[in-house]
Amino acid sequence: MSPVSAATDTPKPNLLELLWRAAPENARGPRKGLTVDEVVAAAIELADAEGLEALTVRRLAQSLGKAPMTLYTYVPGKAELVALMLDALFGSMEHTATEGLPWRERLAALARDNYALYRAHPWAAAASPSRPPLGPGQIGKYERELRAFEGLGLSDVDTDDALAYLLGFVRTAAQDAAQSEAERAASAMSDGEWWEVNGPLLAKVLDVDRYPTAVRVGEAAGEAHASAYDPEQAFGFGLERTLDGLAALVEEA
Amino acid sequence: MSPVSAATDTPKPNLLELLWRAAPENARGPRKGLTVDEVVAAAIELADAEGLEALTVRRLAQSLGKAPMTLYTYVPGKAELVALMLDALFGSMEHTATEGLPWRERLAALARDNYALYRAHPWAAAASPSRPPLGPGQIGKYERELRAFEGLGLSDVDTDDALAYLLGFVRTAAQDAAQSEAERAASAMSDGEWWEVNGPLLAKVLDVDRYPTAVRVGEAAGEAHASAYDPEQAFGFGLERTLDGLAALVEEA
DNA sequence: TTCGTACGTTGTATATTGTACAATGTACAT
DNA sequence: ATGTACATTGTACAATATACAACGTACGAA
Repeated sequence: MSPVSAATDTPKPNLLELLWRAAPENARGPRKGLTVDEVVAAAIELADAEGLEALTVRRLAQSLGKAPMTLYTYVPGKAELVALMLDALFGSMEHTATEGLPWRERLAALARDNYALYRAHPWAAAASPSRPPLGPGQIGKYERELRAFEGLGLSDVDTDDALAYLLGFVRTAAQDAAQSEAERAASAMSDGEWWEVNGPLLAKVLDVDRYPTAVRVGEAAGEAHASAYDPEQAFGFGLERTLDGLAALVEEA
Repeated sequence: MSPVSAATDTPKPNLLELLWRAAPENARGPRKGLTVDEVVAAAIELADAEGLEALTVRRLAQSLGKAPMTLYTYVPGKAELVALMLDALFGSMEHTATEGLPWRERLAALARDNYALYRAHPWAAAASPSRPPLGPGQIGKYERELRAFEGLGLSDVDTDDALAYLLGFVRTAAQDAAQSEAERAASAMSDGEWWEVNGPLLAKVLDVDRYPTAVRVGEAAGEAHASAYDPEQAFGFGLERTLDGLAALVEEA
């Protein structure tokens, strides 16, 4: 318990208040040396450059020229910081103009814009939940993206479901792509070395009699993609399927 | 460097060797008190009961009646342990018999089996990469699931892409469901309390003039699902779209 | 103009994590 | 019988988020 004062406690800033920058300014005390936006921008820069696991409170404070604990004046904790980063990203996202285009091209552009965002900021794909917190960036994005579904004859509920479905596909594809890149980078082994080490065991264990389909299909896929996994190809394939699936819904309406 | 011996080093067990239990048995020295399978089983039990973040080397060792460092005799590190857990799960997975059913029902059952697996073991959805390591469990699953696509006229490459696409959807849906549950549990706030705290700000900030579509659709979706997000409904919706999308591919062939 | 107090800043400290390392004892190959 | 490979474990370390209290600053009220 604090020594004397207990009446005038500073209320902890709520995540929603933070997202909307609705916290009341403090008149008393020393001036703040930073702003929430500066902290968030530095955090995004750090995560972009070195990944989400390099975004530590210490590193971030250092890049801002402050002591680690200082950041807790601006943000209640790391989870809230990541939420702010996401909302800032959504708010400044590039998006293709699609007015007047057929619906399928509108949705394809929407998907590609989101995919590009996640590919440019891989940490965002990992950190983004299916329903991000309702900040201004997220809501602006939601509003804009919903409008791409206008005129399709879908109910509001179906529209919401369809958008979430499309965005979920994009997020997963981007996550998979980022992860496959990260694995490749972390393995510190060329494909040749990998086969030299693991090839003999794999050859013994991948019995064609036991796993006839798996071996045949796996080999065909590996040759076609010139590697075990081609994320961009997977995105393209999935996007077509996803749009076909939504087309069936649209035709019903 | 070790004091005297340097000639006979124990080679670190490779992940593939571990997955296929292909490590050579050690003749010398004391008997092992555990097996890799026991360690993996205990780890799965712990993760099932308390989540992936509760699965620490210390807790796992304690549940096995050993000192923490002992586990490193069985597994080179935590990452490999999780890979083993996943492969074990895939190897013991329940699956619906679907021979003779129409292809759409075969794939729907495949999706539901996977969804059930991830819902029963939420840590697996979080830990599972798009292309899990080639252990016996994973390969058996791959072989079986590929066969559900037989007779559709798809090329091997398309079959592989289609299966990955379907499984990716299921994994995402399960992740979202688990996360939405976790948030609800962690918030320690009833929906009523949440609205009491955040309602006033949200009402002010969700301007109908600025976000007309978002507000309308968001409200419709919220009312329809009787909550902000209904994971099971989202899975059902997405599964229909996904199967429709694959149907378009099948019809081409 | 003075002064009390709210608040920004920061050094220190704690609990928790994965795991490296070296000591100890065991059991088989020779 | 004995040397050595190996299982087990106690101790140690680096890194994490963040709680807490000390310190100084600058404004509102007197």
